[in-house]
Amino acid sequence: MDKKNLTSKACIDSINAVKDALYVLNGKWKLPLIVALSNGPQRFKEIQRSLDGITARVLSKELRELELNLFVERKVFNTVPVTVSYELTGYSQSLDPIIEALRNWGIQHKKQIVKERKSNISLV
Amino acid sequence: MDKKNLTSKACIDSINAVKDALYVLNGKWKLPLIVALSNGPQRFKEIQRSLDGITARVLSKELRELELNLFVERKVFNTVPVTVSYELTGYSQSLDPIIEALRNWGIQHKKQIVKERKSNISLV
DNA sequence: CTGCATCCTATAGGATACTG
DNA sequence: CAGTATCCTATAGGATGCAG
Repeated sequence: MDKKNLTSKACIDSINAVKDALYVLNGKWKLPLIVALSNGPQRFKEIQRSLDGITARVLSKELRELELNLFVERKVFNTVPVTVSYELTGYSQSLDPIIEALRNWGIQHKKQIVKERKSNISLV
Repeated sequence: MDKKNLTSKACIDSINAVKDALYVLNGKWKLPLIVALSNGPQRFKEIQRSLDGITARVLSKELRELELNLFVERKVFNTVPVTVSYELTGYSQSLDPIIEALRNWGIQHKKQIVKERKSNISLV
């Protein structure tokens, strides 16, 4: 196999690894939800407030999926009324580099957009 | 403002930054598409082959969006038949940390899944 | 409070056929 | 080759109401 094909193969491997990651982390809420829980265990309503915009139905579904993927643990306390808290597992920490990268990029990109808007205004 | 609220505010900021990032990078194909182009300029059909599974309709749409967001530049050459090539812009490099993190996690997670499968089999 | 049930809309994304 | 047009399905996600 020549060099070009080797390069291609490495590239395809990268594409597939990124695809694999996105397959698990897709959707609008999973990563933000994990960030919300990074502050420590929280209850359903607290999370809903932090995420601001998510419906109970969707939050419930997302939490279940994250539980299945072993990122989140659900704990029920026999208080009256019942209290349920969600917390991150150890495995969820493996996502930290992704979240950090997204967070930094999000901050940086927003600044960039604002800058572009300003220069566009001066062109109008 | 007490310490707890300060912590919350920082957390909300993080959530929003991640939301902002995902808003731009959402979907199944945008990041894999950028990885595909990281090998250098490529033509429509080449990209489609690399991504393996994307339809022309979707690829076309994704490329347009990435162009609008200044991650990709489209170049047309007056050959017969016409040749079109797509390449990454300098700004797209700002996504490298995100892609690296996703790539590494994807590789790692896949190994993890395989390990779990094996131990599950021995339980059956 | 912690959700689930129901209903609904919008969007992502795929299949196929076709044009210059 | 480089797409576009048309049609279609599946899924994400929202609105509202209700139960334990």
